[in-house]
Amino acid sequence: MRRRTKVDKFEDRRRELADAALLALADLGYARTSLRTIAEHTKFSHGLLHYYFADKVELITYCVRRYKEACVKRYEGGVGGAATPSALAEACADGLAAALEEAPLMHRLWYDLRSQSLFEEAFRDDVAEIDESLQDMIWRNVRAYADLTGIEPTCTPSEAYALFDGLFQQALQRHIVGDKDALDDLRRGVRKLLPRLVS
Amino acid sequence: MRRRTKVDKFEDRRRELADAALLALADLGYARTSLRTIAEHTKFSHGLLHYYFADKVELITYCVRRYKEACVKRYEGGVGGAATPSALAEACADGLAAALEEAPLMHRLWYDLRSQSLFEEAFRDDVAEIDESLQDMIWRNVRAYADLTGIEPTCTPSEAYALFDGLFQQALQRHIVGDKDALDDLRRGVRKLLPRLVS
DNA sequence: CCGCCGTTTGGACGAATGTCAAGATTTTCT
DNA sequence: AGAAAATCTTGACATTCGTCCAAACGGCGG
Repeated sequence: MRRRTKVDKFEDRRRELADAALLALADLGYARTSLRTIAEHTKFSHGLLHYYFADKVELITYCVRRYKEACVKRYEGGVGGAATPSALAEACADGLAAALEEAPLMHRLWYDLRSQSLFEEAFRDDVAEIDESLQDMIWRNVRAYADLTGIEPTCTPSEAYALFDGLFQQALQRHIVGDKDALDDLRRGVRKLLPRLVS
Repeated sequence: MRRRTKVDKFEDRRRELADAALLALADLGYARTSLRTIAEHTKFSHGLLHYYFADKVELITYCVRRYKEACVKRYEGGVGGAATPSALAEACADGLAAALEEAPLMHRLWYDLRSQSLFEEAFRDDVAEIDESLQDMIWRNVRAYADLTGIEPTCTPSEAYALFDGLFQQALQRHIVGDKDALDDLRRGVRKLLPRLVS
C-alpha cells in the first residue's frame, strides 16, 4: 500500500514531465528540443529530468510511448454506428479530419519522430508499435466498410494504412501551411478511397 | 569570359560542398548533422563552409535545391514506351521500386527534410517545389495510364501524389529496417493503385 | 524536536555547436 | 616575376548541449 503510493507518485511525475516534453517537442520538433527547453515547459528545473529519466533517449522514448497511449485511446472509439457504406465513409472521413484539426502539432510531431526513427534505432520499436495500432485502426474501418457493402477488401491492411497515411500526411502538411482546403480535400479523399479498396 | 569562369568555379565548389553535405545528411539525418561533420565528408576544413555559404540555413536550403535537381533529372525520363495499361503499371511500379532500392538513404533524407520544413519555415518553399515536381511526375503516369485505358482519372493530381507517396514512404520505412518484402509489396501496391484511380 | 528519505535546485563540467576573423596558401593577371 | 585577388586553414569566441553532483528543501515517523 505504502509502496503503491510511492511508485505511483514517481510514475505520475514521469507522466507529467513527459506530457510537458511532448508539448515542447510539438512546438519545436525533435531537432530543436533540448532538455532545458523541455524543463522550461514545466515548473521544475532542468536537473530534475535526470532524476526521473536516465538520459535524453529514455525521456523521448517514454514520450513516444505516452503519445501512443493517447493515440489509441483517441481512435479506439471506432465507427460502430454507421448503417450504410457511404455513411461509414463519411464518418471515417470526418473522424480523420477532426483528429487532424484538433491537434495538428501533435501529428506533426508524430511524423517528425517517425522520420527520426529511421535514423535513431532506439525509437524504432515504439514507432513500429504505434504504426501497428494505427494500421489496425484503419483496417477496422476498411473491414467494416467491406462488410457493409457485402464485398471483400482487395488490399492488405498494410496497403490500406499506407494509402490513408499518405492522404493524412499531405493534408497535415497543407493544413499547417495554411491551406484552407486541406481538411475538405482530406474528407473527399477518404470518401473516395474506401470504395476503391473493395470490389 | 573571365567573369564567367570565376562564378562558375564558385558555383562548382558550392555544388561540390553541397553534394558532400547531402551525403552527410543522408547518413546522419538533419538533427545530427553539424557543419563540422559535413566538412569531414570533404577534403576541406570546416571554415570553408562559411566562405561559400552565409550560414547553416543557406547551406541546407542549397542542398535541398540540389537534391531536387537530381530528383527531377532522375524521374523526367518518364514512361514513354508502354503499350498497354498493365505494361505501364508494371513500368511505373518497377521505376519507383528501383528508385527506392538505388538510393534509400537519399529518400530517407527527403522525408526527414520534408518533416523539418513543417517546423523550419526557411525550408518550406524549396520543399514545396520538390513536392510539386514529384506530384507532376506521378500525375504524368496516371494521365498516361488513363489515356491507355481510354477512361478518365477519377482523382486529382494532389490525391494521386498523396496515395503514391504513402505507398512509397511505407516501403522505404520497411526497406530500411530490413523487410525483404518491402520492394515487392511496393510494386504490387503501385500496380493495384493505378487501376483504382481511373474510370 | 530531530533525523531520515524522497525530491528538487542550481551550478559546474567537458564537449560540441555556429560563427567569425586573421593569416597562410594558391591562383590569376599584368 | 611580382602584385593582387581568390581560396583555404587554423584557432578562437560565445553559446548551448547532455550530464552529473553537492547542497537545500520538505514532509513524516521516531
